[in-house]
Amino acid sequence: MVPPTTTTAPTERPLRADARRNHEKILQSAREVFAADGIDAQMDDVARRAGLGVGTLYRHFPTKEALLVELLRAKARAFAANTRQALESDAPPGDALRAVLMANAELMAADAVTRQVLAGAGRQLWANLGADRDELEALTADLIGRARAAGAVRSDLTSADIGMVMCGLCSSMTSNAPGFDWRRHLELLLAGLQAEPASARF
Amino acid sequence: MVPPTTTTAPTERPLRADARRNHEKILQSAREVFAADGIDAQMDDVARRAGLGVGTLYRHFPTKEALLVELLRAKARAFAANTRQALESDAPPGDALRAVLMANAELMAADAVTRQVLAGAGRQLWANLGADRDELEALTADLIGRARAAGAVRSDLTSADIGMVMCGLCSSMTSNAPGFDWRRHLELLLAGLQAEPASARF
Amino acid sequence: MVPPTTTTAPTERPLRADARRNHEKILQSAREVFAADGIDAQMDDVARRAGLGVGTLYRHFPTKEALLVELLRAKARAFAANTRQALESDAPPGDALRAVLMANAELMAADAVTRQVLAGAGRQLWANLGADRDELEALTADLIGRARAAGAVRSDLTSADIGMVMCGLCSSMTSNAPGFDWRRHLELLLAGLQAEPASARF
Amino acid sequence: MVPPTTTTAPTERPLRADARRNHEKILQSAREVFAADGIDAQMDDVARRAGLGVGTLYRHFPTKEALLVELLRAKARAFAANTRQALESDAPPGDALRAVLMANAELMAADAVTRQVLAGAGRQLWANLGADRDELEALTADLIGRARAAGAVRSDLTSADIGMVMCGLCSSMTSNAPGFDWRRHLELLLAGLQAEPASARF
DNA sequence: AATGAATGAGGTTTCATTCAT
DNA sequence: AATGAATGAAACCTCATTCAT
Repeated sequence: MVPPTTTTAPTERPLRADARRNHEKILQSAREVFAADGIDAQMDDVARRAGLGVGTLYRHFPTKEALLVELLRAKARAFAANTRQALESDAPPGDALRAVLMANAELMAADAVTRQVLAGAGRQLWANLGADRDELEALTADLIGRARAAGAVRSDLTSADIGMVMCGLCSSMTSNAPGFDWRRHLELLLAGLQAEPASARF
Repeated sequence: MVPPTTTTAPTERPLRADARRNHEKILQSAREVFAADGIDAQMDDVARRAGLGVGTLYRHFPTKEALLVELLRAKARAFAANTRQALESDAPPGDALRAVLMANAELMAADAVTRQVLAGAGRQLWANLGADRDELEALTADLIGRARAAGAVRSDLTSADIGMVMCGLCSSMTSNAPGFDWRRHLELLLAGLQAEPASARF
Repeated sequence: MVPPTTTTAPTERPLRADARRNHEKILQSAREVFAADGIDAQMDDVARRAGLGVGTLYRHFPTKEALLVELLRAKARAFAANTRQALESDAPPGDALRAVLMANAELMAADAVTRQVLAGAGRQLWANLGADRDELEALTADLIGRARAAGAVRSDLTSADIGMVMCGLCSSMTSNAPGFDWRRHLELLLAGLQAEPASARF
Repeated sequence: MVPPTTTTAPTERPLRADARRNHEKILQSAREVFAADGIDAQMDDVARRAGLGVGTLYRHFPTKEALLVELLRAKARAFAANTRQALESDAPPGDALRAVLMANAELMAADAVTRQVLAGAGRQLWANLGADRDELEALTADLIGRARAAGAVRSDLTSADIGMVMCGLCSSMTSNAPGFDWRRHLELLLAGLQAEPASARF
């Protein structure tokens, strides 16, 4: 039942050239279709857009869930890449954190599946990401630590806090309710991260 | 066209005693089943748990959507009741606002459907609540206005802002990710609402 | 299975006054509802229009079919009444026949159930009418006989022929196809009934 | 937009051999099941008789209506083929018309769905046949024109007239009432088409 | 006797997954 | 290895009829 780690394990026998090409076509198609239609997109649509038969799709990914996990894994790596870049920059930690959150928010906004999963539907998918998720969290914790040390954020802030508020941001992205604007939402969140809890004398 | 404020308007012919009992059984069953299985729960399951035939369900609610709307409407009214109570209290507006958000968060935490809907899935359901939703928003706007006047929250805060962040809160409630805790999430949000934007010098 | 002959048997215990009133209300309502919606009209609609509960309706007619049979029986009697009237008139038999067919066609045109049943859907209902149907046929045969004797119609014409072509007329009444006009259809039929078969040298 | 004259246009990618076989099996099964149970026959029954899953049915025909339309389209093409053949024959137009109507009547008699649809139930299905229906009508109009020119039919006869009386014929085919015989019915109709209206001095 | 709430089998359609070609 | 046709378990909803009130 455990999907093969084809994509991540470089030690596995390499796929034939055409198989690798199909693998890429499937991922590209899946990104587009799932980004547009969300988690309920159909496997047939993914296959059609890839110009392949469903059977081929299932040869590369044993279940729809496996394909979704792969997409989410890529997203987690992208989040991590942004974070790593911030860690390597010379910007003040507070600015770096802010930049990371805005960049990652843009990634979320562009992908319906990520939004749905982070907003709660299919949460176990995200939990199953394993190493990629762990690395994202470690990098985030690192960045938070520096920001805390620099006094740029409240001193009790954790990486789980960041996860929570960023997940919450998804709902504003998905909704088209009047007055809803995720950039505004993010601005409010950032304000909350910064404020010292002591001053939170509501 | 405007739906009655209570499910069975006192002016309408009251349901027979057994029918009213069944109506309650259905709502109770629906709350439980939808809370467990989410918005994709099946009507047959709702009926079975209520100990009734599906036909009875459909006599009381013409479609699945109508049943969901009724559940959401009840929730919107409960939110509004909390808000109204806060407006009528003598507490300082900032404290009142904080109390309302905490109370409403508790209501959200108790109901999976509300969370799913507010988090984005089936957003149009919430939009279709009509008068009940409008009243909630009006009351919220009123409360925000007082809190702003009292200087308890940032001066540019709107009721849509409140809607956004509260919707975002749902994702923490649905998730069981390690470190996720919606009360903590709410605390961070409250801090953000309070801070003056000018000071948001991240 | 055979419906009680309540309506037709004058020897049965007479219904209480209010029951008889309800019986009439049901028939009136059924006439209207079935005439409009056809054989698929719903029992609930009949009851509602009668201002009664479905239960009451089922007390008077054990099944939907029994109610339909009653309506059709009335229609058969109306057809028969027109025919009897023609037989008693002084008009030439050919004119009388023509007048009967036109009058009965008007009755058919006004009632969707009759049209549907005669056009084929639920044919066994018409077959179950028993005595009323037999009488209509006998009267028709009588009229045909006179018309044949008068040389007004082809000499081999039978009452079954009349039944067939009149049933066929229903399809033009139900259809709204362009160019379809049941009065035109009837005109063509009448021409066919009149022509001597010998001359049918197409 | 114009549907191909044959079900699988030669320009479209041909179906796989097994798919084509199944397509035929479905159509054959549908013909039989609908012929037996009429328009209310169930898709499950069609699938079962074809020895296939329902899903396969729906792969070949997206809705029940689409399947019915296909059956009717085939029938309309068969009607048209008979008419075209008559137009190309050397027979006198009157005889040709008579032959066409008899041949088409035989086709109608063999198919319950066609009869039900033409008799009025589901008339909009026939209207939706599009080009195939239009062609049938054009061919019929052509034939009528020749028959009129030859003086074989009444001078005001139209193709809509033919449609009306042929549709009416269906009711005799569906009925098993004593004395009902659609060949006799057709004979009466033909007599009516021939007679000059002036002589219709009933 | 009247009411109308309750019943539940049954109808069409969808879509992740399998498997013959 | 690739294809895409086939599968069939659900899912929502209807309506003639029954039966508790």
